[in-house]
Amino acid sequence: MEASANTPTGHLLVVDDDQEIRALLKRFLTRQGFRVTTAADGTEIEQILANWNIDLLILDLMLPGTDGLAICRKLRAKSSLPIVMLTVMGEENDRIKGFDGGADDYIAKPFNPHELLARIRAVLRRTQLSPQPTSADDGRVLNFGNWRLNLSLRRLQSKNGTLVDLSTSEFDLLAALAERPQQVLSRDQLLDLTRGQVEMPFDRKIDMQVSRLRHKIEEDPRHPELIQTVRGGGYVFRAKVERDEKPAA
Amino acid sequence: MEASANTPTGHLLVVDDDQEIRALLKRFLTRQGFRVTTAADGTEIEQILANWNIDLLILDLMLPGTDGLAICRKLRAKSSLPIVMLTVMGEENDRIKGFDGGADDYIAKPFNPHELLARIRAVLRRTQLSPQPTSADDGRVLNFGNWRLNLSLRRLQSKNGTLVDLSTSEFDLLAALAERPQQVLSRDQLLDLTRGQVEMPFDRKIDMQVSRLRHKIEEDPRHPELIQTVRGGGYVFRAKVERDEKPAA
DNA sequence: CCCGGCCCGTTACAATCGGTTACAATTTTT
DNA sequence: AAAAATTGTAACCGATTGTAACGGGCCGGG
Repeated sequence: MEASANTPTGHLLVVDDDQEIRALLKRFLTRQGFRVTTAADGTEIEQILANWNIDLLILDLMLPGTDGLAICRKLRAKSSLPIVMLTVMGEENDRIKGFDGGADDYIAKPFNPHELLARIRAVLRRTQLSPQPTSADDGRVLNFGNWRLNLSLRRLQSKNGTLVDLSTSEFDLLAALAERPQQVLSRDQLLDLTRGQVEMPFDRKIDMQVSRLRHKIEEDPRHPELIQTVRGGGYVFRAKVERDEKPAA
Repeated sequence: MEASANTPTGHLLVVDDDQEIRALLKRFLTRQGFRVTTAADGTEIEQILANWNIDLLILDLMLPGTDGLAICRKLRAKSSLPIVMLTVMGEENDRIKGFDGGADDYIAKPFNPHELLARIRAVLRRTQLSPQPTSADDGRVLNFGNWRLNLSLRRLQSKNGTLVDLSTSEFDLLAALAERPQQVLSRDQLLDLTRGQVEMPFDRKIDMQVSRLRHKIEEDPRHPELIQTVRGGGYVFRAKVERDEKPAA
């Protein structure tokens, strides 16, 4: 969803095996107004990307296990997530390799945090402005229960054909959930996915929205089958979801 | 679009790596009634040009990364965007190089802001008066839904042949949207794209125009499929757009 | 087994936003 | 200059979203 386009600052993912660098960057970038998630190696990246609405990835070239370059290539194969690579000082080769992997920018360690900041901002500006040529998820349709959710036309219709009127944020919420079936999503994650906000204490926006959405799509809103509550955890979309490529609507 | 020809003042893009100069120019030129966007280096220029209706580019000759001269040449290769180059005092060579790159004028740093202003005005006057030789995007046709939008003849016809009467600003709005499908455009951006104005608080011009346009092109204006609203964000053109080179109309 | 607290659903209401109507101002056409 | 078309403004209204508050269920501790 393009909701995060409105986000004043972004959500960054920092992947580096050095605990100290992770801590440093997290502190620094957080103070600059970014939201920062960190990971020590490549294993959790996909998981994190699936669950959070990451705007930019800061990736160390040298990583234990799968190395940064390979990760970069793999990600690039299927998404256009902006990537800034951290390389080691002076090795000219790395620069070239970094770009070969498809990174948007690179910076050599040790680096000046402010320079990193400038590069992050530049990359974000560049990528967020650029027109998205009919995105990959275009034309996708999600089928579940007896519903059919058209992600490109942004409409929901029951399988017997009747259209249901969803508001902007109801649609975004449903899409966020239905794209991640069987996965528990916290309120915080949902807020981030649907509009790039971070949850405030006692924030009940999502509860409210879930309630409203349930009344529109659940047969018996008292005993929801699609969107279920996980006490203390959040919500899960519990339905088999099948993806179409060719919208019928 | 000839919309910007009516614009009393213009929208300038200042590209200079010196933060102080950017700030100075922005303040000064804004006070003179221009709209000013700035960038620190060449990387973002294309994106900015794609998304805003820039009337004139003020470009520093010396830039980190791709240098100003190269940028100037590249831009000139595909558009006739007026360019004023900032060069360094006294280097006679730079003057020549600046003109070689195709700049419309140059001015040496340090400069008197009022002199810069005079040159900007002169260049704008000169270029806006000169007839635009059928620009490259001339003859383009956008196809979407069952419409065919001829950008050079400025007309809209349904695929079964009937012409629809669009007013000037309706056409501009539709063109602005349809040239950027799947991209959320704020009211501010739309206002700038269609006539180089900046949104005032509580400005509902665009809403009004969207409403009018919808009634002419949407099957059911209550449930628009082409121009959709993004609450708190603006509008998106949500339709697959295919470009023709040969107009049939 | 009862009590109090946390968590969540929901109702009620307030605030915001966007669509539209009606009309005024402006521009273009005739 | 008058008429027609276009565009801008204001106002109203409905839809959407946010906030507060009430109440019910679940859970651990007496």
